[in-house]
Amino acid sequence: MTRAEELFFTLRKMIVEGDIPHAKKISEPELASQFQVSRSTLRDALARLKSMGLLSSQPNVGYSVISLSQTHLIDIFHVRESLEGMACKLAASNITPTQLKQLQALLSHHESSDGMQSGEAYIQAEKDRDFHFLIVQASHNPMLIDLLCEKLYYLVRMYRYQFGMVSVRAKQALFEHQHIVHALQAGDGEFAEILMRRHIANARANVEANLLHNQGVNQ
Amino acid sequence: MTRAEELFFTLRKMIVEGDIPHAKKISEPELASQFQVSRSTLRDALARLKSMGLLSSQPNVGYSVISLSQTHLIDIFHVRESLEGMACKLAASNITPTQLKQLQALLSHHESSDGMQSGEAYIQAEKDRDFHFLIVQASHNPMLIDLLCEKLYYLVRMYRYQFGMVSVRAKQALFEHQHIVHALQAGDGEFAEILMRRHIANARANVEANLLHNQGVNQ
DNA sequence: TAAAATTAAATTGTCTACAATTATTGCGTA
DNA sequence: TACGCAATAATTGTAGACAATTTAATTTTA
Repeated sequence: MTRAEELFFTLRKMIVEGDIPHAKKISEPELASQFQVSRSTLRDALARLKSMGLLSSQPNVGYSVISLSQTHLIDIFHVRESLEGMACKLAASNITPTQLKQLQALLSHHESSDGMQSGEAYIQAEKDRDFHFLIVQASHNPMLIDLLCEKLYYLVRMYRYQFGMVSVRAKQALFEHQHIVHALQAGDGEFAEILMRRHIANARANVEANLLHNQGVNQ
Repeated sequence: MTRAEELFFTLRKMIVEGDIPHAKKISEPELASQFQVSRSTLRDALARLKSMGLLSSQPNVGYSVISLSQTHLIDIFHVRESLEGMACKLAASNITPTQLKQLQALLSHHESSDGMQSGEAYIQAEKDRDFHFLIVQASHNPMLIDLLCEKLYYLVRMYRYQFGMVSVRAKQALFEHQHIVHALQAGDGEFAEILMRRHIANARANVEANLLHNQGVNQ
């Protein structure tokens, strides 16, 4: 693996977890010396971070970590709703028996008291243990997979870290996940898509309600 | 504008229009000298082209122009169907009076014999005169706009240049466009989305039929 | 002769230095 | 004091050089 790629992973994690403050201007000389790399390789990493929407930049001015906002978060939900809906539809046709088993195993675990108690672990699960992640993989559409698992995924995690949404919907979300898997098992793509879209729309509504409630607080 | 950005635009055009052959390995020294820039600025441009899916790359190996394939084209259609469907739904709520007038003006032009005769001009129209482009803009979702207008848009154009699809669906497409605009005028987002998705799904079906027909020819 | 190993050439990754642009500071003036 | 301008400092964009890796060519060996 190249230096630039390694740095890209490091910075991505830092930004997602808020170790680099949001909306903060990036100082290339400072970051480069901090990580003992040249500006060239730093800029390589920064360009990749920009392409996935974690940084913004202006010519001759430089990079900044994106600033979080309610409208941005809602925009992300809309994109996810459409893309994951399609992914779910395609997954109904393209999912492999192995992938279906993985999905069912994941559900079983979450159904257990063990899994349900740690609601946040459910929400914050790492990639290959993430319900949505598995379904997107099962679509077998590389472009969908790239958009959702390599780009939007990290934006979503970033907002979760920032706003700390330990969903009160954990139980409801589990039901919705179960229904989605049933539709996938039945090979009913149209229904699976509808269920996934409603699932994400519900999550959005939940967030919108919370944001509305705290509207004076979070800017 | 920076040198790298200018070069990015130039290379994008060349790749989209096939002036650089598909699947061709990029020689950085060669391209750099051809455009009288250093490898640094070339690599900047190449990184941007990769982030929009026109180039692929491997560490320590280099960049290549992507290779076109039927499955890739179909994948793109699926992504477009979901994203443009959502864009259309949002546009029904968010479109401005000015944008709606632009859209109607575009339709009127295409209805005229003048516009209909040049079916390819209709299909190959430049951005701000492109029906789909205008609707995506009207969604007022920056992420959707970026994905569709800055990334997928050029992939779509690339395939059109390569396969030269002068649609026999021109007249049918116009009807579908008219219905979509009617739904937008009525502010009916759900219906507008359905119409847009069907519109794109029809285009995909058309392409699939053609590809199937020529399956021995185009690989 | 064909395959494997070794050497040579070429290419990519990274660093450093310089040029161009932007941001900041200090000064002068209204 | 507040505003605008000029000079300075700092930052980004670009170029070129070297190091690390890959690819190609050559030789060796079975």
